[in-house]
Amino acid sequence: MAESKSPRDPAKERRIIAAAMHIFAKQGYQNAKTDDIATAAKVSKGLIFHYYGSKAKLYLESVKAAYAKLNATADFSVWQDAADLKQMITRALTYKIQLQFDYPDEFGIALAAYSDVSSLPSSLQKELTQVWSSELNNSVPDLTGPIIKRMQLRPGVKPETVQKMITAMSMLISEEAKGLFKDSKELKADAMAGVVAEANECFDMLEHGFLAE
Amino acid sequence: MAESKSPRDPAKERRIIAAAMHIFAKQGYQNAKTDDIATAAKVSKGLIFHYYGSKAKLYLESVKAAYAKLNATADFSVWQDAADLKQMITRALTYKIQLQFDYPDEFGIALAAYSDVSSLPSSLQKELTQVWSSELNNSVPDLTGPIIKRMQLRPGVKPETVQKMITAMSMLISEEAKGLFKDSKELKADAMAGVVAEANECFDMLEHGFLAE
Amino acid sequence: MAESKSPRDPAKERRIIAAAMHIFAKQGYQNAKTDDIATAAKVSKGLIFHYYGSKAKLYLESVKAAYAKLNATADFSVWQDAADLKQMITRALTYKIQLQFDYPDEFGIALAAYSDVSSLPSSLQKELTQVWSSELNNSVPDLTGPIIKRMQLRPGVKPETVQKMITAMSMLISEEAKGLFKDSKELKADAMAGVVAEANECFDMLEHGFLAE
Amino acid sequence: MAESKSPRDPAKERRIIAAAMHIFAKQGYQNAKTDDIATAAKVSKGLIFHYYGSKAKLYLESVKAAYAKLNATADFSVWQDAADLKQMITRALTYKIQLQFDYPDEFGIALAAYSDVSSLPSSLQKELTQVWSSELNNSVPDLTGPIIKRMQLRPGVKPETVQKMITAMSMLISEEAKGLFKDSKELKADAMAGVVAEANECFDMLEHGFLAE
DNA sequence: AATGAATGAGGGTTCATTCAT
DNA sequence: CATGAATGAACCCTCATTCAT
Repeated sequence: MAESKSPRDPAKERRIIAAAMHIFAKQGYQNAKTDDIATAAKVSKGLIFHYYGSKAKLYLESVKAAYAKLNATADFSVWQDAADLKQMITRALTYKIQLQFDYPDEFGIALAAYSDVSSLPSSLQKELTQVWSSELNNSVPDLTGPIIKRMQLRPGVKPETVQKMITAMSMLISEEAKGLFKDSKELKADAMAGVVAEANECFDMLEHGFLAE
Repeated sequence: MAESKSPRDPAKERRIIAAAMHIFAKQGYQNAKTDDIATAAKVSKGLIFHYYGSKAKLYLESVKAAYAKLNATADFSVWQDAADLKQMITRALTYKIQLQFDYPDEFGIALAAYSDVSSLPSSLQKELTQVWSSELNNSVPDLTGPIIKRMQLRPGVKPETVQKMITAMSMLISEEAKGLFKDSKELKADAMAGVVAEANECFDMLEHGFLAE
Repeated sequence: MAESKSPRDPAKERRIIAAAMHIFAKQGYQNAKTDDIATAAKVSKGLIFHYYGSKAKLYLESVKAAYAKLNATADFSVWQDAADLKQMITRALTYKIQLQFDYPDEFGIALAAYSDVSSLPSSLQKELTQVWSSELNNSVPDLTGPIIKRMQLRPGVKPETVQKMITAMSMLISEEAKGLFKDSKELKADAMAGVVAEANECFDMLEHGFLAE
Repeated sequence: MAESKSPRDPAKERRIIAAAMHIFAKQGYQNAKTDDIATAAKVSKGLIFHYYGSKAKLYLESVKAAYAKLNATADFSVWQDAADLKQMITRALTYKIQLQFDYPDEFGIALAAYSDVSSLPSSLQKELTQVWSSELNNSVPDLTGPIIKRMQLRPGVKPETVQKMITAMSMLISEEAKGLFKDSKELKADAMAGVVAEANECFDMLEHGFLAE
């Protein structure tokens, strides 16, 4: 998988990818200038092309690297052995938000890649799609499935529906949480607490419904 | 607010906006070429700049026009007087999906505008954000609020939380529905039925929870 | 054959091709800069790409134009009705040298195209070859053939051989003549006379051989 | 004249020049990449610049080396003592074609250098011209001159004219012969025989003329 | 001496924008 | 008002050359 054509300087590689992720995430593919990336990476423009061949390939590598970083960092065991669903989701959310705060560029480019597809050169679109499908299949374990199986579901409720709703809810909360650290340089505990409280509320509703009786 | 500098040909204006919406929606801001828009609108490239001043402003106008069109078309009364929440949501979803099918460009650019922000020239970003905030505040009436107020909520459940969950659920279903008419030229009744059934399932879960007891 | 995509300004077209022929002829394909051509043609660089799409296509058009100009200018009748071979060749040479003096760029790029093939982008090579084959077949009439047929050839001498030798001789003389007007701004009559005298000598040898007896 | 700055590895020098000749001959000056030459020579790119200073100078050295090789290899005595002109020319042609087959790169770059002049950096052009003039004056002995002197020329025929025509004829034949071994890996005897026969025909015509009587 | 990673000036090409008509 | 030919700044990419090791 590694193209060991030429011994690359790992430090520079890292700087390039970091700079690329940052700039691609902030400006989008087209607005990002290779010049800026090179400058930000403290590397000559030529080197980027030596290493990655083209802007498009650099983008692809950046996305891959972002996914790889997130996957490598994510320690699913943290919440995998949660006692119940509520606890698991609380932990997962906390963890994810922390991750999103610690690795804003990785999250940024991963998201951008997902929403930018249509504005990308068509050559990129194909390959990017492949990246996703392999990522989704290989790396994210099914966390909720096992737990849901252990639960007593109300008759007529399909486990898949439950799972889908939980996923949707998680996304919703995450999206809301994003606004919390747009500007702040540190993740405040009380802000987090609010998010978690909200998540619990939502989750509670999912479990017991919002109707009285 | 009205720039009545020069009498514009309304037919051409309409063609330009229609073409712009279509192309911006399909290709994204950067990939859309003014040449293509002019050709599609059967108008000279120069006229576009006479009317809108710049590509960025044309984009903004297109987004605004899309929102305006959707808002003008949406007949909220259709479901506003629904008997219960379930019925209302069913109607709303059906209606929305129909709308999304009838006005793909308007929906397309509205969505694109939302996800493309970062890839837009920074001058656009500010103005686009303003468009959204004014749209959201002014045009979409609070449909669920009144109905929710009439319902017996389980103690401890906040109406806002319910509303939020319903919104999230709607988005989730809509997103899934999108795939249905990617290729098809007509909206099939049975496909719609499937979506509605799913919506009901989700909604049922929201009402009564997924846990037995 | 004409790509009437857009109404082009013929004057600019002419200037561009003239500048291109001049610069391509003098500097070769790779050393020629589109910037220089644009400047020489008093035209923006963008226009060249509007008109010709790429440097490679501009080169191709320049070569074609050179051939077209030469063919259109060449009045083969001038020597076609010569009394004998000697007279015809004298006239032809005079004419060709005059042409080469009057249209140095056309000759230059036509020759350059022939010898530069290997240093051209391979995409160009194919198309250039096609230009030649169509040029050679269509435009240059067989001038010597008819005259040779009227002559009494020595037994054992094939007409093709005679023709080939005449062609070779013509090229030899032309090549020598080239040096005559490298620097001079006008074609001197006495220089021409020398060339013609030499041609006659060579031709006389071809007719009668150089051996005594 | 000798740049004995640093002791060079003769084997590497040889490989570099061989690779350079090959690649320059096949691709032309501009299309030849120093990277390719270094790779082909199994030498680092840096070494090429250590040894030759620049691509241009390497080209010059390659051309010089090609001429030197050809001159060193050519054994003029083989045909110098031919009985008559016809025999000499037959031998010379055979020999030349054999040489051209055995040293395709040397011939290739020598020819390329001649036709590429205009596409070379102007700094090269001057020096390259000097190489030629010195080559032509020093190395190729006057082979035909002595023999022509021994012959009985027809009154009014100048020896120089004869010599010029013979040279032209030789070039013509050589040019034709080139096509013979474009693809073949070995020089076929019968192909050679055809070329020689043709040469004899031409030569016969030069001696006795093509006119009857 | 020899390497090859790194550089960066330079060139072809694109496309929003202008302006003469 | 409307046109679309013309512009030229900006960008991606190439590759000869350098230099630290």
